[in-house]
Amino acid sequence: MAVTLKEVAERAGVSRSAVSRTFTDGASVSDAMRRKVEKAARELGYSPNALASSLTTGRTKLIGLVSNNFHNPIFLEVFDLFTRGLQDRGLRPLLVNLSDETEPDASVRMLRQYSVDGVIVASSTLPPGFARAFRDAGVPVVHAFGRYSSSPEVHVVGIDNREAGRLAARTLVERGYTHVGFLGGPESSTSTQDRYTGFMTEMSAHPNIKATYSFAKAYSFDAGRDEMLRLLQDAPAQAYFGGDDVMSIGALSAISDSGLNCPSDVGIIGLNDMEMARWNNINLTTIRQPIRQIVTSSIELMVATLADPERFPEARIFSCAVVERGTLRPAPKA
Amino acid sequence: MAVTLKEVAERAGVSRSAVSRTFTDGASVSDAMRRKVEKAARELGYSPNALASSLTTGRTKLIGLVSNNFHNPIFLEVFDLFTRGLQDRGLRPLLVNLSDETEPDASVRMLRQYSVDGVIVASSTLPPGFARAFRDAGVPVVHAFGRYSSSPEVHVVGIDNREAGRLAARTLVERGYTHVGFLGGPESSTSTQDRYTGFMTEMSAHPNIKATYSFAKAYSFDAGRDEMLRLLQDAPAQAYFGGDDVMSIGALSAISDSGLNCPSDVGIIGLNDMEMARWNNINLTTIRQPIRQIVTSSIELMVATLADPERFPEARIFSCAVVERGTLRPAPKA
DNA sequence: GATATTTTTGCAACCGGTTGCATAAACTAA
DNA sequence: TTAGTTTATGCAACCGGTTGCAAAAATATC
Repeated sequence: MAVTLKEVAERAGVSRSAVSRTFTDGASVSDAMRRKVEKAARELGYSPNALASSLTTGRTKLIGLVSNNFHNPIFLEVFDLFTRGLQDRGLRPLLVNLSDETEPDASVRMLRQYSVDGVIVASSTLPPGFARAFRDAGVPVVHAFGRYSSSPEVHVVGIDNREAGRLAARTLVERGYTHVGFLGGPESSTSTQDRYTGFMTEMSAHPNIKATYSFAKAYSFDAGRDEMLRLLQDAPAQAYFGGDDVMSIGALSAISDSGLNCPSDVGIIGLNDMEMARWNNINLTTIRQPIRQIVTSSIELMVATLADPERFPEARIFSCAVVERGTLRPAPKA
Repeated sequence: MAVTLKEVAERAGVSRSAVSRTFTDGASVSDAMRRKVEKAARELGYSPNALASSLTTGRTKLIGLVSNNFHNPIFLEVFDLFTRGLQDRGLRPLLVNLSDETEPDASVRMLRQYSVDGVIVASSTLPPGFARAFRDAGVPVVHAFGRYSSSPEVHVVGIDNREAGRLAARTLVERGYTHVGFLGGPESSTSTQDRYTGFMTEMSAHPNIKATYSFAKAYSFDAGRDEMLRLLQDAPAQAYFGGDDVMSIGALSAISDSGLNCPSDVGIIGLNDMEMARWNNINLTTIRQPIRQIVTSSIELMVATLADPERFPEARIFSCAVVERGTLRPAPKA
């Protein structure tokens, strides 16, 4: 069906190597030769088979993009940035949707079968062991939105979730709340654990302020809403740090459905600053996670590691900032 | 680095063909042989190179998943369903993010270089010519969310946008509005054009009801909001059919920012029924597009076409239904 | 103009698999 | 047991490219 190198060679009356060389840059070809070949190629509509060449070069330019976050709107932006960024560098994202049941091994095997040059794991809920499995298979890995560590086993790019938890706590304290709550995502996810730790660490410096906590089942609207409904039944805190934006919006929904007002009755601060947070029917005060930088940096790190596979694992941590909107009472005048 | 078939053959003390055969089902291998080979393969941690085999079999199991809708939250669900569905059938999605600048040719060439078995174009805004380019290149194509046609040139799966426009118009008429508006998406997109046609066709049966129209710049929150702000400055309609949900939410935002109430001052009906539409801080009345069926059906059609490339182009059209929520006044009692 | 040097080109082997064909091994039937 | 079938295996060519090496052609040097 498709035109092959051999046909081009015949048409141009040259060797197959010559054709191959005109299409690999850095190879030595005379101008005359190049013109001849390009002409024949054009006439035949030839374009080289990337997979065949990968056999000898050992590079497919395929990058596995693995995630299990196909329900959090923030990840649409993440996928957008990743696919664009990879494409711009001539890399092709092979998307893997990791449903919760899927065992890591299967994905690792599959991605190896397709000889991906590298793997980007984009998830804040997958355990670190998952990314490690790729490294053990000899595939360069970058874990975006992964857990921060001072001696990372694989490249990690993201935020310091403990720091984010602290920032949330500090913000609530500044607003003068005397009973605050940590309304976390799923307890099993590392991001939740770290945010919890940071939040509580900061609160322990304020023993006069009551701090309670609980966990929702998932980073989702419904889970946030359900958990908040439960909390509202019995002496709720004055303000909560929601697991992420989408959970916080669920919590907001619970608050207004319970006939309460946010922020005057219960305040909320989210995390992510996803697109919808600024929609004025939502208008969520939140902690901004610098998605764009995280993605860009992940790609850079991947490219660098492809060039030098021995590169030592590195953690790149970005800082977060509060985005003031309407779901937290303003700080009292000093 | 990776273990090859040859090494397994040597270890098992058999020919390379024997190893190949144990890993291709339908091939003739004795039980004894199979056991020997599997043992060796296990010990070596061998898994066959899918790309190398594609060279002779002509199948990569790679499916190009092409879209330019990386900003509409509904597409996260679409990607989720597509990736899951493809994976379940042993196919691998190679994601292509078509920024508006990208010319189709480049994508076609790239996907051919990677010898994709087929291409799924998932977009309501790409022109039909785009999908056609793949067909012309001899690659099976399914255009999901594409334009309906009674004699399609490529497989199309989606809704009848004219019918959806009619349904919207009929719904607004039933609610007793006497001045209705079509607040469309970008005028250049076929889905907008078709919804417009349907809407106006239906309205022409009600000459006593005033029907006006305008178009937003994109299927986005900001575009919907901007256009609605403009409309509100000068004798707006009583209710609008928004281009899609995300635009409608933007319009909602404009309405409340202008000190008006929805639905009592201005009503809105959207299209898609995306996740956020049911969030109670939004609570958008909308027309449900059966995403799940469209995706499932697209995949089925792709699989069928892979099995029989000569299969005649087919259009699969699903119907829509109104989902009643809070942004339209109720129908008057009969 | 002859020789030394550099650049271009083709040959042939290889990347990691698959597969048609011929032969060997294992059954069946008589 | 023997001939006739069927099934299993290996050989070798092939898929569509790349690349080390040596020969050929083009350039540079004297």
